[in-house]
Amino acid sequence: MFKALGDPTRLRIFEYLRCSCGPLAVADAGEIRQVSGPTVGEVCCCITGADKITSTISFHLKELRNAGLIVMERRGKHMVCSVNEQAIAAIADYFKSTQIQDCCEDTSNVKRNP
Amino acid sequence: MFKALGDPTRLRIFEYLRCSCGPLAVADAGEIRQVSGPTVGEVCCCITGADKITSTISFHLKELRNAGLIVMERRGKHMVCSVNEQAIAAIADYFKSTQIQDCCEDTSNVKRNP
DNA sequence: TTTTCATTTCTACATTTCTAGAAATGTGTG
DNA sequence: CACACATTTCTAGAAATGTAGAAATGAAAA
Repeated sequence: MFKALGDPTRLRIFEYLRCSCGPLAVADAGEIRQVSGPTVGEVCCCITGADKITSTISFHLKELRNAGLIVMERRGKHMVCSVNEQAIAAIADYFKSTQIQDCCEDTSNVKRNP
Repeated sequence: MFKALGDPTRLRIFEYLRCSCGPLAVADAGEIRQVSGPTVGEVCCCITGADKITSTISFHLKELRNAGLIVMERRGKHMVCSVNEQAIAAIADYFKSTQIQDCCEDTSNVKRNP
């Protein structure tokens, strides 16, 4: 996820999607997701200014999707994009606690200074 | 910051520093920071297993420092490392709010579908 | 069914990033 | 001062990543 957000273009896409939120739907399984939102073309327009979709934006959207940060859904000819709120909550959680427990395999072999 | 955490080696260093917290001190300005913590050598030992400092770890520590995620302080011959709690708080904040406001320069030129 | 529109995949190239060894810097000790 | 120790900087090569255009796919409209 951090790697995905590490690219400036992807961060812009992510922030654009975060602030252009559409209506929500609750699935049977209970998870919430957006029903409508910007299409790939609209994302591309907002980010690059061009009115044709570039392969670069498509590539970055795929990376964000692979990282689990966004979800996409076909809607006729278009693909509708939205952020994955669960992923955002997970990252927020990761940074919330002041101290992480048990994140090092074994520190017994680490030599400590006096 | 995301780019810095996007590298697996750097993420490991970051997590190691996060879980190996030392005593804290409060500066005049009010900010809190660690007084002691692992040295570069100890970080290197924990991450690579080797007991000699590698230039690679030094490189990654510099990246984390440039990103503002960690701070380092000279302590005699050693450099003592610790996480920058302020930076962590800032990231936590970034993900906390469900929706970001005003993160797009101008969306008036974005063509919306019917 | 042919065409058109929206988007993705493929390919090649340019750029960035990571890694490792050698040399340089800084700091305490004999 | 010379030496040992801790760490950083420099350098070059290897690996990964980002970009752009062309071709391919998928879905609706004519």
